[in-house]
Amino acid sequence: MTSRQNRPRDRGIPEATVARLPVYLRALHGLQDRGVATVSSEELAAAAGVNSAKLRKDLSHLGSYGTRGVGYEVEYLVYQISRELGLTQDWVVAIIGVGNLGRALAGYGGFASRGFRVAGLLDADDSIVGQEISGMTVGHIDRLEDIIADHGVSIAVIATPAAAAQGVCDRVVAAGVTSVLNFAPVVLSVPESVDVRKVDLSIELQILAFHEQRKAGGPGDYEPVPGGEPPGAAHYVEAVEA
Amino acid sequence: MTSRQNRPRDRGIPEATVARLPVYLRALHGLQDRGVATVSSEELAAAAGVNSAKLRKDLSHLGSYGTRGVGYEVEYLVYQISRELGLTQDWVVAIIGVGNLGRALAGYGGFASRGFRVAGLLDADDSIVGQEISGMTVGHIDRLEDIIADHGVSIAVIATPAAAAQGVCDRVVAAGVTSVLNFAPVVLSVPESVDVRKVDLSIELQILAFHEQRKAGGPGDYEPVPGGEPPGAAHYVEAVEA
DNA sequence: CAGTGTGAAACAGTTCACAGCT
DNA sequence: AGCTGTGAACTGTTTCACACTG
Repeated sequence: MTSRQNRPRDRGIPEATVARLPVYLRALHGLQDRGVATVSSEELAAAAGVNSAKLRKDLSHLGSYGTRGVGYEVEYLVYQISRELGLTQDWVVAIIGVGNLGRALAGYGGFASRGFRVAGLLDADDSIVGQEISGMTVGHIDRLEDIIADHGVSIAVIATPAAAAQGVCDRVVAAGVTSVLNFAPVVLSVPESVDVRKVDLSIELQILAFHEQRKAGGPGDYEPVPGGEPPGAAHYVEAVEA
Repeated sequence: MTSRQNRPRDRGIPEATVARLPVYLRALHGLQDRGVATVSSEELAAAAGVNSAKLRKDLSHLGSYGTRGVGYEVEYLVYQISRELGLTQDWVVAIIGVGNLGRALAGYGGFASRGFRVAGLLDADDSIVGQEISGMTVGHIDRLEDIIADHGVSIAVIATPAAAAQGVCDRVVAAGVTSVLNFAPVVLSVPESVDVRKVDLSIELQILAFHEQRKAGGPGDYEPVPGGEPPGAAHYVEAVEA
Protein backbone atom coordinates (compact mmCIF):
# COMPACT_ATOMS: atom_id res chain seq x y z
CA MET A 1 0.00 0.00 0.00
CA THR A 2 1.37 3.32 -0.97
CA SER A 3 0.30 6.17 1.18
CA ARG A 4 -1.44 8.48 -1.20
CA GLN A 5 -1.07 12.12 -0.47
CA ASN A 6 -2.72 15.12 -1.90
CA ARG A 7 0.02 17.06 -3.51
CA PRO A 8 0.19 19.30 -6.52
CA ARG A 9 1.97 16.57 -8.41
CA ASP A 10 1.34 12.90 -8.09
CA ARG A 11 3.71 11.71 -5.47
CA GLY A 12 4.18 8.08 -6.33
CA ILE A 13 7.69 8.14 -7.68
CA PRO A 14 8.79 4.67 -8.79
CA GLU A 15 11.65 3.20 -6.82
CA ALA A 16 13.70 2.71 -9.97
CA THR A 17 13.36 6.39 -10.72
CA VAL A 18 14.39 7.41 -7.22
CA ALA A 19 17.53 5.33 -7.59
CA ARG A 20 18.47 7.21 -10.73
CA LEU A 21 17.77 10.75 -9.57
CA PRO A 22 21.12 11.00 -7.75
CA VAL A 23 22.85 10.01 -10.98
CA TYR A 24 21.08 12.73 -12.90
CA LEU A 25 21.90 15.17 -10.16
CA ARG A 26 25.57 14.39 -10.42
CA ALA A 27 25.53 14.74 -14.19
CA LEU A 28 23.78 18.09 -13.81
CA HIS A 29 26.37 19.30 -11.35
CA GLY A 30 29.01 18.41 -13.89
CA LEU A 31 27.24 20.48 -16.52
CA GLN A 32 26.83 23.32 -14.07
CA ASP A 33 30.56 23.32 -13.39
CA ARG A 34 31.14 23.65 -17.10
CA GLY A 35 28.79 26.59 -17.29
CA VAL A 36 26.09 24.81 -19.29
CA ALA A 37 22.74 26.49 -18.75
CA THR A 38 20.39 24.30 -20.76
CA VAL A 39 20.44 20.64 -21.63
CA SER A 40 18.33 18.32 -23.74
CA SER A 41 17.11 14.95 -22.54
CA GLU A 42 19.43 13.38 -25.08
CA GLU A 43 22.52 15.09 -23.72
CA LEU A 44 21.70 14.63 -20.08
CA ALA A 45 20.84 11.00 -20.66
CA ALA A 46 24.21 10.43 -22.28
CA ALA A 47 25.97 12.05 -19.35
CA ALA A 48 24.04 9.89 -16.92
CA GLY A 49 24.45 6.67 -18.85
CA VAL A 50 20.77 5.98 -19.60
CA ASN A 51 18.60 6.42 -22.67
CA SER A 52 16.66 9.57 -23.24
CA ALA A 53 13.19 8.06 -23.08
CA LYS A 54 13.90 6.73 -19.62
CA LEU A 55 15.27 10.04 -18.50
CA ARG A 56 12.24 11.95 -19.73
CA LYS A 57 9.88 9.48 -18.13
CA ASP A 58 11.78 9.73 -14.87
CA LEU A 59 11.71 13.51 -14.86
CA SER A 60 8.06 13.55 -15.79
CA HIS A 61 7.34 11.95 -12.40
CA LEU A 62 8.61 15.08 -10.72
CA GLY A 63 6.60 17.42 -12.86
CA SER A 64 6.97 19.28 -16.13
CA TYR A 65 10.26 21.00 -15.64
CA GLY A 66 11.40 21.08 -19.24
CA THR A 67 10.61 23.33 -22.14
CA ARG A 68 9.43 21.68 -25.33
CA GLY A 69 11.65 22.34 -28.26
CA VAL A 70 14.42 23.49 -25.92
CA GLY A 71 15.29 21.19 -23.06
CA TYR A 72 15.81 21.59 -19.35
CA GLU A 73 17.30 24.50 -17.49
CA VAL A 74 20.19 22.96 -15.60
CA GLU A 75 20.01 25.09 -12.49
CA TYR A 76 16.29 24.71 -12.09
CA LEU A 77 16.43 20.97 -12.56
CA VAL A 78 19.21 20.66 -10.00
CA TYR A 79 17.02 22.44 -7.52
CA GLN A 80 13.95 20.35 -8.26
CA ILE A 81 15.75 17.04 -8.03
CA SER A 82 17.55 18.10 -4.87
CA ARG A 83 14.30 19.06 -3.30
CA GLU A 84 12.65 15.83 -4.34
CA LEU A 85 15.45 13.80 -2.84
CA GLY A 86 15.35 15.81 0.34
CA LEU A 87 18.79 17.30 -0.14
CA THR A 88 17.68 20.84 0.48
CA GLN A 89 17.86 19.98 4.12
CA ASP A 90 20.78 18.56 6.04
CA TRP A 91 20.80 14.99 7.17
CA VAL A 92 22.74 13.96 10.22
CA VAL A 93 24.67 10.75 9.95
CA ALA A 94 26.61 8.61 12.39
CA ILE A 95 29.24 6.18 11.22
CA ILE A 96 29.67 3.13 13.39
CA GLY A 97 32.77 1.09 12.90
CA VAL A 98 35.95 2.97 12.09
CA GLY A 99 38.02 0.32 10.38
CA ASN A 100 39.37 0.80 6.90
CA LEU A 101 35.95 1.20 5.44
CA GLY A 102 34.64 3.53 8.13
CA ARG A 103 37.69 5.70 7.58
CA ALA A 104 37.05 5.78 3.87
CA LEU A 105 33.47 6.81 4.52
CA ALA A 106 34.46 9.47 7.03
CA GLY A 107 36.74 11.05 4.46
CA TYR A 108 34.39 10.73 1.56
CA GLY A 109 33.75 14.13 0.08
CA GLY A 110 30.51 13.07 -1.52
CA PHE A 111 28.79 13.11 1.85
CA ALA A 112 29.36 16.65 2.96
CA SER A 113 28.78 18.03 -0.51
CA ARG A 114 25.32 16.49 -0.65
CA GLY A 115 24.12 17.76 2.68
CA PHE A 116 25.07 14.82 4.83
CA ARG A 117 26.69 15.89 8.07
CA VAL A 118 28.66 13.30 9.99
CA ALA A 119 27.82 13.82 13.64
CA GLY A 120 29.96 11.05 15.00
CA LEU A 121 32.45 8.31 14.33
CA LEU A 122 32.10 5.49 16.80
CA ASP A 123 34.01 2.32 17.44
CA ALA A 124 34.26 -0.35 20.12
CA ASP A 125 38.01 -0.76 19.84
CA ASP A 126 39.90 1.23 22.48
CA SER A 127 42.93 1.57 20.26
CA ILE A 128 40.81 3.39 17.70
CA VAL A 129 38.71 5.47 20.07
CA GLY A 130 40.30 8.88 20.51
CA GLN A 131 42.00 8.88 17.13
CA GLU A 132 41.55 11.87 14.93
CA ILE A 133 40.01 10.95 11.54
CA SER A 134 39.16 13.53 8.93
CA GLY A 135 38.97 16.20 11.59
CA MET A 136 36.79 14.21 13.96
CA THR A 137 37.65 12.36 17.12
CA VAL A 138 36.47 8.78 17.21
CA GLY A 139 34.09 8.24 20.09
CA HIS A 140 33.37 5.10 22.04
CA ILE A 141 30.40 3.05 20.98
CA ASP A 142 29.01 3.48 24.50
CA ARG A 143 28.10 6.99 23.54
CA LEU A 144 25.99 5.83 20.60
CA GLU A 145 22.63 6.68 22.12
CA ASP A 146 23.84 10.06 23.34
CA ILE A 147 25.22 11.03 19.98
CA ILE A 148 22.05 10.01 18.20
CA ALA A 149 19.87 11.95 20.58
CA ASP A 150 22.08 15.03 20.91
CA HIS A 151 22.68 15.52 17.21
CA GLY A 152 19.38 14.26 15.88
CA VAL A 153 20.95 11.51 13.83
CA SER A 154 18.46 10.00 11.42
CA ILE A 155 20.75 7.88 9.29
CA ALA A 156 23.22 5.36 10.67
CA VAL A 157 26.03 3.96 8.57
CA ILE A 158 27.11 0.56 9.82
CA ALA A 159 30.66 -0.36 8.88
CA THR A 160 31.38 -2.82 11.64
CA PRO A 161 32.45 -6.44 11.31
CA ALA A 162 29.58 -8.74 10.40
CA ALA A 163 29.26 -10.16 13.89
CA ALA A 164 28.65 -6.77 15.47
CA ALA A 165 26.26 -5.37 12.89
CA GLN A 166 22.91 -6.66 14.12
CA GLY A 167 23.61 -5.57 17.68
CA VAL A 168 24.58 -2.09 16.57
CA CYS A 169 21.55 -1.97 14.32
CA ASP A 170 19.21 -2.85 17.17
CA ARG A 171 20.71 -0.09 19.25
CA VAL A 172 20.48 2.63 16.63
CA VAL A 173 16.91 1.66 15.86
CA ALA A 174 16.00 1.69 19.52
CA ALA A 175 17.57 5.13 19.74
CA GLY A 176 15.31 6.44 17.01
CA VAL A 177 17.23 6.05 13.78
CA THR A 178 14.93 5.20 10.89
CA SER A 179 17.38 4.70 8.03
CA VAL A 180 20.39 2.45 7.94
CA LEU A 181 23.10 2.06 5.36
CA ASN A 182 24.70 -1.30 5.98
CA PHE A 183 28.16 -2.28 4.77
CA ALA A 184 28.43 -5.37 6.90
CA PRO A 185 27.84 -8.61 5.01
CA VAL A 186 24.75 -9.68 6.92
CA VAL A 187 21.03 -9.38 6.44
CA LEU A 188 19.82 -7.01 9.13
CA SER A 189 16.42 -7.43 10.65
CA VAL A 190 14.61 -4.26 11.52
CA PRO A 191 11.05 -3.15 12.14
CA GLU A 192 9.08 -2.35 9.05
CA SER A 193 9.27 1.35 9.66
CA VAL A 194 13.03 1.34 9.24
CA ASP A 195 14.71 1.49 5.84
CA VAL A 196 17.84 -0.49 5.25
CA ARG A 197 20.03 -0.30 2.20
CA LYS A 198 23.02 -2.52 1.91
CA VAL A 199 26.25 -2.25 0.03
CA ASP A 200 28.12 -5.48 -0.32
CA LEU A 201 31.44 -5.47 -2.09
CA SER A 202 31.75 -9.18 -2.43
CA ILE A 203 28.27 -9.55 -3.88
CA GLU A 204 29.08 -7.09 -6.62
CA LEU A 205 32.19 -9.04 -7.49
CA GLN A 206 30.26 -12.29 -7.57
CA ILE A 207 27.76 -10.83 -10.01
CA LEU A 208 30.63 -9.76 -12.23
CA ALA A 209 32.13 -13.22 -11.98
CA PHE A 210 28.87 -14.72 -13.19
CA HIS A 211 28.86 -12.61 -16.33
CA GLU A 212 32.57 -13.02 -16.84
CA GLN A 213 32.20 -16.75 -16.78
CA ARG A 214 29.49 -16.55 -19.36
CA LYS A 215 31.63 -14.55 -21.72
CA ALA A 216 34.49 -17.02 -21.50
CA GLY A 217 32.36 -19.88 -22.79
CA GLY A 218 31.08 -19.50 -26.34
CA PRO A 219 27.52 -19.99 -27.58
CA GLY A 220 27.84 -23.77 -27.49
CA ASP A 221 25.42 -26.29 -26.10
CA TYR A 222 27.69 -27.39 -23.39
CA GLU A 223 28.39 -26.39 -19.83
CA PRO A 224 30.38 -23.19 -19.75
CA VAL A 225 32.49 -24.21 -16.80
CA PRO A 226 35.08 -26.90 -17.43
CA GLY A 227 36.14 -27.41 -13.86
CA GLY A 228 39.55 -26.07 -12.96
CA GLU A 229 40.80 -23.95 -15.77
CA PRO A 230 42.23 -20.67 -14.58
CA PRO A 231 40.86 -17.75 -16.52
CA GLY A 232 42.65 -14.89 -18.08
CA ALA A 233 45.28 -16.30 -20.37
CA ALA A 234 43.21 -16.30 -23.52
CA HIS A 235 41.56 -12.95 -23.08
CA TYR A 236 41.54 -10.42 -25.80
CA VAL A 237 39.40 -7.42 -26.37
CA GLU A 238 38.72 -5.18 -29.25
CA ALA A 239 40.58 -1.93 -29.19
CA VAL A 240 38.94 0.71 -27.12
CA GLU A 241 40.92 3.87 -27.41
CA ALA A 242 39.08 7.14 -27.72
CA MET B 1 8.04 -29.11 -18.51
CA THR B 2 11.77 -29.32 -18.39
CA SER B 3 13.64 -31.45 -20.84
CA ARG B 4 15.72 -33.21 -18.23
CA GLN B 5 15.58 -33.56 -14.50
CA ASN B 6 18.36 -31.10 -13.79
CA ARG B 7 19.98 -28.15 -15.42
CA PRO B 8 17.41 -26.33 -17.49
CA ARG B 9 18.34 -25.82 -21.13
CA ASP B 10 17.38 -22.24 -20.64
CA ARG B 11 20.61 -20.25 -20.89
CA GLY B 12 19.27 -17.09 -19.37
CA ILE B 13 19.03 -16.74 -15.64
CA PRO B 14 17.15 -13.52 -14.88
CA GLU B 15 19.38 -10.70 -13.78
CA ALA B 16 17.37 -10.18 -10.63
CA THR B 17 17.98 -13.78 -9.71
CA VAL B 18 21.70 -13.56 -10.36
CA ALA B 19 21.89 -10.59 -8.02
CA ARG B 20 20.35 -12.64 -5.23
CA LEU B 21 22.34 -15.82 -5.62
CA PRO B 22 25.30 -14.41 -3.68
CA VAL B 23 22.95 -13.57 -0.84
CA TYR B 24 21.63 -17.11 -0.74
CA LEU B 25 25.14 -18.40 -0.88
CA ARG B 26 26.13 -16.39 2.15
CA ALA B 27 23.09 -17.54 4.08
CA LEU B 28 23.93 -21.12 3.17
CA HIS B 29 27.49 -20.72 4.36
CA GLY B 30 26.11 -19.49 7.64
CA LEU B 31 23.94 -22.58 7.94
CA GLN B 32 26.88 -24.76 7.00
CA ASP B 33 28.94 -23.22 9.77
CA ARG B 34 26.22 -24.10 12.20
CA GLY B 35 26.18 -27.67 10.99
CA VAL B 36 22.76 -27.52 9.36
CA ALA B 37 22.47 -30.16 6.65
CA THR B 38 19.02 -29.51 5.20
CA VAL B 39 16.97 -26.36 4.87
CA SER B 40 13.49 -25.50 3.64
CA SER B 41 12.77 -22.65 1.28
CA GLU B 42 10.99 -20.92 4.14
CA GLU B 43 14.01 -21.04 6.43
CA LEU B 44 16.55 -20.13 3.81
CA ALA B 45 14.39 -17.30 2.56
CA ALA B 46 14.19 -15.89 6.06
CA ALA B 47 17.96 -16.07 6.44
CA ALA B 48 18.42 -14.30 3.13
CA GLY B 49 15.78 -11.67 3.73
CA VAL B 50 13.42 -12.58 0.89
CA ASN B 51 10.12 -14.45 0.70
CA SER B 52 10.03 -18.14 0.05
CA ALA B 53 8.20 -18.02 -3.27
CA LYS B 54 10.89 -15.83 -4.72
CA LEU B 55 13.60 -18.07 -3.40
CA ARG B 56 12.03 -21.18 -4.90
CA LYS B 57 11.53 -19.47 -8.22
CA ASP B 58 15.12 -18.29 -8.21
CA LEU B 59 16.48 -21.72 -7.42
CA SER B 60 14.23 -23.31 -10.02
CA HIS B 61 16.20 -21.41 -12.66
CA LEU B 62 19.27 -23.40 -11.75
CA GLY B 63 17.48 -26.74 -11.83
CA SER B 64 15.57 -28.98 -9.48
CA TYR B 65 17.95 -29.20 -6.59
CA GLY B 66 15.43 -29.62 -3.79
CA THR B 67 13.51 -32.58 -2.46
CA ARG B 68 9.74 -32.20 -2.21
CA GLY B 69 8.46 -32.53 1.27
CA VAL B 70 11.97 -32.07 2.66
CA GLY B 71 13.87 -29.06 1.43
CA TYR B 72 17.35 -28.44 0.08
CA GLU B 73 20.58 -30.12 1.03
CA VAL B 74 22.78 -27.26 2.13
CA GLU B 75 26.07 -28.58 0.88
CA TYR B 76 24.75 -29.51 -2.52
CA LEU B 77 23.04 -26.19 -2.97
CA VAL B 78 26.20 -24.33 -1.99
CA TYR B 79 28.03 -26.20 -4.69
CA GLN B 80 25.41 -25.62 -7.34
CA ILE B 81 25.12 -21.90 -6.68
CA SER B 82 28.89 -21.52 -6.52
CA ARG B 83 29.24 -23.25 -9.82
CA GLU B 84 26.52 -21.17 -11.40
CA LEU B 85 28.17 -17.98 -10.24
CA GLY B 86 31.55 -19.13 -11.46
CA LEU B 87 33.05 -19.30 -8.00
CA THR B 88 34.42 -22.77 -8.44
CA GLN B 89 37.26 -21.12 -10.26
CA ASP B 90 39.50 -18.33 -9.05
CA TRP B 91 39.18 -14.83 -10.39
CA VAL B 92 42.12 -12.51 -10.48
CA VAL B 93 41.48 -8.95 -9.44
CA ALA B 94 43.51 -5.75 -9.52
CA ILE B 95 42.67 -2.81 -7.29
CA ILE B 96 43.53 0.57 -8.72
CA GLY B 97 43.59 3.49 -6.34
CA VAL B 98 44.87 2.84 -2.86
CA GLY B 99 43.29 5.62 -0.86
CA ASN B 100 41.10 4.91 2.13
CA LEU B 101 38.64 2.96 0.06
CA GLY B 102 41.24 0.96 -1.83
CA ARG B 103 42.82 0.04 1.48
CA ALA B 104 39.50 -1.11 2.83
CA LEU B 105 38.98 -3.23 -0.24
CA ALA B 106 42.47 -4.70 -0.06
CA GLY B 107 41.82 -5.82 3.49
CA TYR B 108 38.35 -7.12 2.88
CA GLY B 109 38.17 -10.77 3.79
CA GLY B 110 35.13 -11.41 1.67
CA PHE B 111 37.27 -11.37 -1.46
CA ALA B 112 39.69 -14.15 -0.72
CA SER B 113 37.03 -16.35 0.81
CA ARG B 114 34.97 -16.28 -2.39
CA GLY B 115 37.75 -17.11 -4.76
CA PHE B 116 38.84 -13.61 -5.66
CA ARG B 117 42.60 -13.23 -5.66
CA VAL B 118 44.03 -9.74 -5.54
CA ALA B 119 46.96 -9.69 -7.93
CA GLY B 120 47.92 -6.10 -7.46
CA LEU B 121 47.35 -2.81 -5.68
CA LEU B 122 48.23 0.15 -7.85
CA ASP B 123 48.33 3.87 -7.31
CA ALA B 124 49.66 6.94 -9.05
CA ASP B 125 50.78 8.68 -5.87
CA ASP B 126 54.49 8.22 -5.15
CA SER B 127 53.95 8.57 -1.43
CA ILE B 128 51.65 5.55 -1.50
CA VAL B 129 53.58 3.40 -3.95
CA GLY B 130 55.85 1.06 -2.07
CA GLN B 131 53.71 0.96 1.05
CA GLU B 132 52.80 -2.40 2.46
CA ILE B 133 49.02 -2.89 2.64
CA SER B 134 47.44 -6.13 3.82
CA GLY B 135 50.59 -8.01 2.96
CA MET B 136 50.96 -6.54 -0.50
CA THR B 137 53.25 -3.85 -1.78
CA VAL B 138 51.52 -1.06 -3.64
CA GLY B 139 52.81 -0.85 -7.20
CA HIS B 140 52.98 2.13 -9.48
CA ILE B 141 50.14 2.59 -11.92
CA ASP B 142 52.68 2.48 -14.74
CA ARG B 143 52.84 -1.25 -14.20
CA LEU B 144 49.11 -1.66 -14.77
CA GLU B 145 49.35 -3.37 -18.14
CA ASP B 146 52.14 -5.67 -16.94
CA ILE B 147 50.22 -6.77 -13.89
CA ILE B 148 47.09 -7.45 -15.89
CA ALA B 149 48.95 -9.50 -18.48
CA ASP B 150 51.23 -11.35 -16.07
CA HIS B 151 48.56 -12.38 -13.61
CA GLY B 152 45.68 -12.80 -16.00
CA VAL B 153 43.55 -10.18 -14.30
CA SER B 154 39.99 -10.29 -15.57
CA ILE B 155 38.31 -7.98 -13.06
CA ALA B 156 39.52 -4.49 -12.24
CA VAL B 157 38.36 -2.61 -9.16
CA ILE B 158 38.57 1.12 -9.67
CA ALA B 159 38.84 3.10 -6.46
CA THR B 160 40.52 6.20 -7.79
CA PRO B 161 39.32 9.79 -7.58
CA ALA B 162 36.57 10.58 -10.05
CA ALA B 163 38.84 12.48 -12.39
CA ALA B 164 41.19 9.54 -12.90
CA ALA B 165 38.59 6.81 -13.28
CA GLN B 166 37.82 6.97 -16.99
CA GLY B 167 41.48 7.03 -17.94
CA VAL B 168 42.23 4.03 -15.75
CA CYS B 169 39.19 2.27 -17.14
CA ASP B 170 40.32 2.79 -20.73
CA ARG B 171 43.70 1.35 -19.87
CA VAL B 172 42.43 -1.77 -18.10
CA VAL B 173 39.99 -2.44 -20.91
CA ALA B 174 42.69 -2.04 -23.53
CA ALA B 175 44.81 -4.44 -21.51
CA GLY B 176 42.14 -7.12 -21.69
CA VAL B 177 40.01 -6.69 -18.60
CA THR B 178 36.34 -7.43 -19.31
CA SER B 179 34.73 -6.68 -15.96
CA VAL B 180 35.03 -3.54 -13.93
CA LEU B 181 33.79 -2.73 -10.45
CA ASN B 182 33.70 1.03 -10.19
CA PHE B 183 33.70 2.96 -6.93
CA ALA B 184 34.44 6.32 -8.46
CA PRO B 185 31.40 8.57 -8.77
CA VAL B 186 31.42 8.81 -12.54
CA VAL B 187 29.64 7.03 -15.36
CA LEU B 188 32.29 5.02 -17.17
CA SER B 189 32.04 4.43 -20.87
CA VAL B 190 33.23 1.08 -22.09
CA PRO B 191 32.74 -1.12 -25.14
CA GLU B 192 29.66 -3.28 -25.10
CA SER B 193 31.65 -6.39 -24.36
CA VAL B 194 32.77 -5.04 -20.99
CA ASP B 195 30.66 -5.28 -17.86
CA VAL B 196 30.66 -2.45 -15.39
CA ARG B 197 29.06 -2.45 -11.99
CA LYS B 198 29.20 0.59 -9.83
CA VAL B 199 28.99 1.16 -6.14
CA ASP B 200 28.29 4.68 -5.09
CA LEU B 201 28.20 5.52 -1.43
CA SER B 202 26.65 8.90 -1.79
CA ILE B 203 23.89 7.63 -4.06
CA GLU B 204 22.83 5.09 -1.49
CA LEU B 205 22.63 7.81 1.13
CA GLN B 206 20.59 10.00 -1.16
CA ILE B 207 18.09 7.23 -1.72
CA LEU B 208 17.77 6.82 2.03
CA ALA B 209 17.32 10.55 2.41
CA PHE B 210 14.44 10.44 -0.05
CA HIS B 211 12.57 7.85 1.97
CA GLU B 212 13.51 9.47 5.24
CA GLN B 213 12.07 12.74 4.09
CA ARG B 214 8.88 11.01 3.16
CA LYS B 215 8.52 9.48 6.59
CA ALA B 216 9.18 12.73 8.38
CA GLY B 217 6.51 14.68 6.57
CA GLY B 218 3.36 12.77 7.36
CA PRO B 219 0.18 12.80 5.29
CA GLY B 220 -0.96 16.29 4.53
CA ASP B 221 2.17 17.69 6.00
CA TYR B 222 4.28 20.18 4.23
CA GLU B 223 7.93 19.64 3.59
CA PRO B 224 10.48 21.52 5.64
CA VAL B 225 11.88 23.29 2.62
CA PRO B 226 11.96 27.05 2.98
CA GLY B 227 10.67 29.30 0.28
CA GLY B 228 14.02 30.88 -0.44
CA GLU B 229 15.38 29.14 -3.46
CA PRO B 230 18.37 30.95 -4.82
CA PRO B 231 19.49 28.40 -7.34
CA GLY B 232 22.74 30.12 -8.00
CA ALA B 233 23.84 29.99 -4.42
CA ALA B 234 24.14 26.24 -4.14
CA HIS B 235 27.77 25.37 -4.40
CA TYR B 236 28.26 21.69 -4.74
CA VAL B 237 31.67 20.21 -5.05
CA GLU B 238 32.24 17.09 -7.01
CA ALA B 239 35.51 16.23 -5.38
CA VAL B 240 35.99 12.79 -4.03
CA GLU B 241 39.02 11.91 -2.15
CA ALA B 242 40.87 8.70 -2.44
C1' DC C 1 1.54 -34.46 4.71
C1' DA C 2 5.06 -30.96 4.04
C1' DG C 3 7.33 -28.52 0.99
C1' DT C 4 9.11 -28.07 -3.87
C1' DG C 5 8.37 -26.57 -8.55
C1' DT C 6 5.70 -23.91 -11.65
C1' DG C 7 1.87 -22.11 -14.56
C1' DA C 8 -0.80 -18.05 -14.41
C1' DA C 9 -2.00 -13.49 -12.57
C1' DA C 10 -0.52 -9.22 -10.93
C1' DC C 11 2.72 -5.77 -10.82
C1' DA C 12 6.80 -2.86 -12.09
C1' DG C 13 9.83 -0.95 -15.27
C1' DT C 14 11.35 0.09 -20.03
C1' DT C 15 10.88 1.31 -24.69
C1' DC C 16 8.25 3.02 -28.53
C1' DA C 17 6.30 6.47 -31.14
C1' DC C 18 3.98 10.49 -31.66
C1' DA C 19 0.80 14.34 -30.12
C1' DG C 20 1.41 18.80 -28.64
C1' DC C 21 3.90 22.81 -27.05
C1' DT C 22 7.43 26.67 -27.69
C1' DA D 1 11.54 22.58 -36.41
C1' DG D 2 12.79 20.47 -32.30
C1' DC D 3 12.22 18.41 -28.08
C1' DT D 4 9.32 17.35 -24.12
C1' DG D 5 5.71 14.63 -22.05
C1' DT D 6 3.05 10.54 -22.17
C1' DG D 7 -0.32 6.77 -23.56
C1' DA D 8 0.35 2.24 -25.17
C1' DA D 9 2.97 -1.86 -26.06
C1' DC D 10 6.30 -4.63 -24.33
C1' DT D 11 9.55 -6.91 -21.26
C1' DG D 12 10.95 -8.29 -16.78
C1' DT D 13 9.90 -9.48 -11.90
C1' DT D 14 7.16 -10.81 -8.03
C1' DT D 15 3.45 -13.04 -5.97
C1' DC D 16 -0.19 -16.44 -5.81
C1' DA D 17 -1.94 -20.80 -5.36
C1' DC D 18 -1.91 -25.47 -6.12
C1' DA D 19 -0.59 -29.86 -8.56
C1' DC D 20 2.69 -32.99 -7.61
C1' DT D 21 6.14 -35.75 -5.22
C1' DG D 22 9.12 -38.06 -1.77
